[in-house]
Amino acid sequence: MGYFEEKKFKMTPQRAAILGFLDGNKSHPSADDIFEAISVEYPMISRATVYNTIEVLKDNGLLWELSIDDERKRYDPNTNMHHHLICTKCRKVVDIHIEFDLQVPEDALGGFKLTGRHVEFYGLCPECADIGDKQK
Amino acid sequence: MGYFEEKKFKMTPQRAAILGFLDGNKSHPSADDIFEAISVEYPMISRATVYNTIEVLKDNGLLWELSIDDERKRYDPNTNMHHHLICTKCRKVVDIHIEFDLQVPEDALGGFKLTGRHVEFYGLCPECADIGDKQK
DNA sequence: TTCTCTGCAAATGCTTTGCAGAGGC
DNA sequence: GCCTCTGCAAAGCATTTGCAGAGAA
Repeated sequence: MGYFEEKKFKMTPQRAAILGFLDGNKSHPSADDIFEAISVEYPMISRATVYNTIEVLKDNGLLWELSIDDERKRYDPNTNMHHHLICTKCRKVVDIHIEFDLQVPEDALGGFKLTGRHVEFYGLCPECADIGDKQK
Repeated sequence: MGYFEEKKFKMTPQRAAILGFLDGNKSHPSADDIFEAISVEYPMISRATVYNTIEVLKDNGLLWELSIDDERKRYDPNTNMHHHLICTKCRKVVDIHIEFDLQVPEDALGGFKLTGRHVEFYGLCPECADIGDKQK
């Protein structure tokens, strides 16, 4: 992400560490996952800084906030159009890069102006499905 | 909902009020919306009872918990397959009863066993779009 | 030097939990 | 009468905020 070089945001070691952790990350981490990961290198980092950086990235379209976990917000540094496959047991999230044809007739929109779309597939990941099988 | 007559759950005035409020409700209320609505008739009801009842309904498939609002969980008593149109400004949620063809090739599933799907459309409702226009 | 960013700690808001008494069945 | 449900109050988490000092530009 060469974003911070172009715009007027201060690059700090903490932010660099967060960007490094997020770059190419496909684990859809929560704020606390990010905090824990960065804490390994920067034990003094605070959650406020993590939330602060997330906010800046979100505002500039570099990070998506996902509402796919009931318990906490999850973040996705992949901001290209894609969808998600979610394990309902362990909450693992996998990207699905497929374009679906989702036409909605005008009269079903009730006057809404569409700006985006997102498909969530629910299921059991291989690991969780295995555990379920063994318990039978 | 004739559910409680068939199963072994105690029907209480509070639960009856909650069921009555939810029956046919298309507003996708939060737990607190339900609490506020019931409070009009039953000022003494507690949030714990609302959450408790929501839990029972969820466990028995009579209520869907929606993760479509960053700030709070929302609930939907319509458990027939449908999708949602969400206003990103005021968080209004409208049902979309359209069946989409969402085929996912086996190799994109990574071994997941699919159990469900849900399409979220984001946009601006007529009211919020109007406000946006006027501010220009 | 300037002004944003950081870390700490407290506050906030939603949701959960413990518990004793109330009340369906 | 039994046992679940209710209301209250406190606890639990994720997230936000206030503020003084640190540090990037």
